[in-house]
Amino acid sequence: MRYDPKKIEARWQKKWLADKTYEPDFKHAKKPFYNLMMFPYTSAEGLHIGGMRTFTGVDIYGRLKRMQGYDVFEPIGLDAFGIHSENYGLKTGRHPMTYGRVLEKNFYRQLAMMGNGFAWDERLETNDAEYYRWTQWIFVQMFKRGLAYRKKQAVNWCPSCKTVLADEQVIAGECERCGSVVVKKELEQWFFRITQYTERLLQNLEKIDWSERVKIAQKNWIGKSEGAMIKFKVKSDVKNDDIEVFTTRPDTLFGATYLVVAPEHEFIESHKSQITNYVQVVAYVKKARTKAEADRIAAGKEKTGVELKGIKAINPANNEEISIFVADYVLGSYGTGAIMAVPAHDERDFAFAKKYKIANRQVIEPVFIQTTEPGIVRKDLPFEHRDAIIAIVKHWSEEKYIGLKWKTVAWQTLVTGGIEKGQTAEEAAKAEIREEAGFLHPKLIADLGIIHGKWYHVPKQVNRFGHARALYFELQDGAREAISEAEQKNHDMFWFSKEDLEKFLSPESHRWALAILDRSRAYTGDGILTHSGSFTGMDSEEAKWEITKFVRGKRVSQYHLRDWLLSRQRYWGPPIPMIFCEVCKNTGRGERPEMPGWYAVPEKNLPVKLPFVKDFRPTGTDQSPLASVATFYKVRCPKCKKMARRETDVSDTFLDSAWYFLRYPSTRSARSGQVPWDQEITKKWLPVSIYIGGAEHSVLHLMYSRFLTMAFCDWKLLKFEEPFPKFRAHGLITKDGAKMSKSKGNVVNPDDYIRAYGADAVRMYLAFLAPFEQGGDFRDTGIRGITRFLERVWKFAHKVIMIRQPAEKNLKRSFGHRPQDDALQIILHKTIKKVTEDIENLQYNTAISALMILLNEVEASQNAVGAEDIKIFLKLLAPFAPHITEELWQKSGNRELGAGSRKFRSIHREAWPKYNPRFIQENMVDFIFQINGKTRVVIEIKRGSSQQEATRLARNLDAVKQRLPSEPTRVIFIPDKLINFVVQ
RNA sequence: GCCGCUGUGAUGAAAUUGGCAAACAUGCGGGACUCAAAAUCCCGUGGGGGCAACCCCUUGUCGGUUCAAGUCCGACCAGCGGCACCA
Repeated sequence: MRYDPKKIEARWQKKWLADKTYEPDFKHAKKPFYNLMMFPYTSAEGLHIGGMRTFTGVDIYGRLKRMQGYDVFEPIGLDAFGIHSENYGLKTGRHPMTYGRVLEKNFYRQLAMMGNGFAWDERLETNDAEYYRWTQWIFVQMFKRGLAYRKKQAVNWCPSCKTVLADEQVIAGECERCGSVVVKKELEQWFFRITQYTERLLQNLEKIDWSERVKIAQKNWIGKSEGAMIKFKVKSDVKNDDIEVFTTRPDTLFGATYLVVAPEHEFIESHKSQITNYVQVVAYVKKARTKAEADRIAAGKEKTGVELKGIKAINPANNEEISIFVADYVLGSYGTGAIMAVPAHDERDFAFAKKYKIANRQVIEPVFIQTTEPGIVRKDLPFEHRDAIIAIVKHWSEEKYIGLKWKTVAWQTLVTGGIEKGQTAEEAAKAEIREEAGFLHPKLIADLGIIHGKWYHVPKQVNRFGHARALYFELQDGAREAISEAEQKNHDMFWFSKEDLEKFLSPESHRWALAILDRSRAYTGDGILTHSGSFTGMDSEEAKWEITKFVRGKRVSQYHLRDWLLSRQRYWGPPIPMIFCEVCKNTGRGERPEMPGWYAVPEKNLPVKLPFVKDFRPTGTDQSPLASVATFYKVRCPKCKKMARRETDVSDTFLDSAWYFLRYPSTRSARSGQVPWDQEITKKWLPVSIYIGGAEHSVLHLMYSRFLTMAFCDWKLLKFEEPFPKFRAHGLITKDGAKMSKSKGNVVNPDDYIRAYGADAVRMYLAFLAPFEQGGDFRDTGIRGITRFLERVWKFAHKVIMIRQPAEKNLKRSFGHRPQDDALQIILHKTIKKVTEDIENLQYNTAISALMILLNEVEASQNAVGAEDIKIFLKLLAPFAPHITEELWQKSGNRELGAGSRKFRSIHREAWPKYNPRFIQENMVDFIFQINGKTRVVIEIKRGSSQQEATRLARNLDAVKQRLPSEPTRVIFIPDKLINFVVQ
């Protein structure tokens, strides 16, 4: 009897389907478990090996749950709409509407071959009119509730896909799909108001159990920053009004020496008559607006801009008149599209101000807190304030500077010390230079201002809050006196070039002193205010809100997240179900007051079917191919019944997949309902129990799904606001270390491997190769180990079932009937425990290794193994290798039940084995004897042995005895684990 | 630049959360079976030393805490991922 996977796999797949083994009873299920994987999209390449790994990973988990008594629902379907399938059609000249069926069939065939426990009866496709009528219905609801709107703005345009894209679909300036450089286009488009949910999308992240990296990605994408809105008065000869800016640093307001508006800012247009150099400004704006996003970034740090002449703004903190610029380093889409510029405390403003020679005023004195040893601030000690100096001292004839290496503590500093009573900073510095370096003739060249520092002064054992004046000296000559012995014990003195000195210095405050000598950087950290009127001396954190109050600003949060741009100028998607009526627009009528002329297609007229269009190529204009199909777009206005025009854009494919999980359980029962899902079933089955998918969808699919679910919850259509309380991101499968892609020609096709080794072997290899959440490299050789394992299982199980079982009828030596200390019993129960826990933690690789260990063990002690043992083994293996275990199970089961039993009962519906904690405790434990923490001997001793017993044993062990004096300094005893003798 | 993750044999990876580093597999070497090969089975396999029982070293690098560190703390190096002219 050879193990022939091809034969048995096909047989059981057919049987399961006929038996409806994996179809839950939606109405009556007692323990519903919604086991979901991310929706695959139909692709010409078919199923990817990485996709197979995800699906089997989910399936393994679901099979455990099913055997644990849950009613597991593991749906499957296809996201068949979208640019991916459409582009394939364009390339091959095959129409997606017809050829899509072929791809679909192939995809389902591949999925079926994996042997997953899919509920095939509930499958759905997004391009099915019965599905997308509800996608359109969602759009209509969004519109009716003011969450869908049209707006003209500069949007991302992919020249290769010939459509606009959402921000989320632009990765570092490139199209997420095809990698082309995205350009900006000024277009009127449909948006969903996801920004209305920003704060909830952010807050809820705390409540959901997701892979940490995905949560962080969402958090970054939402991009919250806290700050203030501040109004600046604008003055000109013509009229006075104001301009509002957003800043996270209102504490630097006194240092704001100019304002900048983005090229897109309406301020420019509305102040046309006041700007005396308007022609020049408009030329700049025009150039900036046509620049591709990528060019704008590539242009890098070189800042450009034009001053708006003829108008000035007033800094509300000090009533100073300041200039206004337009510059493309300010984005129109963030904050108010205008900023206050503080050259002294912002890198970008610093660079711009330097180029255009705008005043730079320091208003924050830096405070550096020591974060590295030696010198980390002790939390339990108070601060001792101290006025001090930091002196940069230059050589009298060379480009060299003094650095001090401390001998008592690992500090490397400039010349530094305290200011004594009655001393000026200059006097104090000169005294230190003489004491620490011996030089007699330093000349003060520059006062670099105050630098504060908090640190723990190790030699003096106090927390210091130092206020140091940084001074720059040049030595007039080399005249020098001897350094006292006391000082010589404190430091060594060295000369350094400026670069070497910067590397040499350890406290950040000293490095900063060197940086301001060149005036090459802006200080962007927190500190203490200076040159800030009555706020001088205040901490910047406190000053932020005090100054905001002072100038009547508002404390607000800003977010990076933008509204979801939803329209696509393409063919292969659900038409956006809207109608525009010119007549109504002109009379000011419309369904929403803010959008005259626009009407949603009445719900009874949904779906708006996508017509068959022979030439479905994108036009490359801002119009979809549907715009040239008169029979499609010509429609009567739902209100006035005059001729109107249908919207001809289709919706983003991410809308199709943002709600599919709500539909699955209801595919068969909600066909003609008022909402896309059956309320009763939804209440029972949702939210999703566990969701598994790729981290690459962190800010696309997952964000959109959360958004829609929240909206539905607010509309009382759902009772939960998070669709996926538990989500795990799987790892990526590479081939030869590289991401698989068609262009690289390294795509692994699962078909070939399943054909060669069987689905069970491929499944197990994919699970064994690395922890599920980690991913790894696909190697052909790796499958061999799994194949060997399955063949051994096959042979061994046959041996037990066919030969031994009949003979052991009365032998009560199997599971549960063994003596307490039976070695096989112990390992059996341990394996049950480990496999159960590992599957629950998605650690399939170690679960499989535990099964391998069990098989090794069991083969080595064949005599003791009974049919009951083998059946437990098969159950534990069943989630990973569903076919071979079913085959062997049925073989063993038929004998047990007798020839009379005809009823099919799948192993996958049998109860998962339970372990007995009592049997896991061995009587003997491996006990470690250590000397000074080094293991010397390991021997088996009785569980529960005392320290005295262990010590007595130790004294009889040669390896220990030799090294052990009569009285060890110390003994550490950990029961049932180790004893460690500490010897001097 | 900011935020996060990961560094363990030739390779994929384990390590009951601070307690025998390298489980399980792959690969490689040797042997058995065979006319031969494949398959299968057995033995060996981190590095160094010793005739040997054994000993010393080893988890990216350096330092620290501890009786004991792959695991905790600090610095650095390398790789991966997210964000990034976001005020």
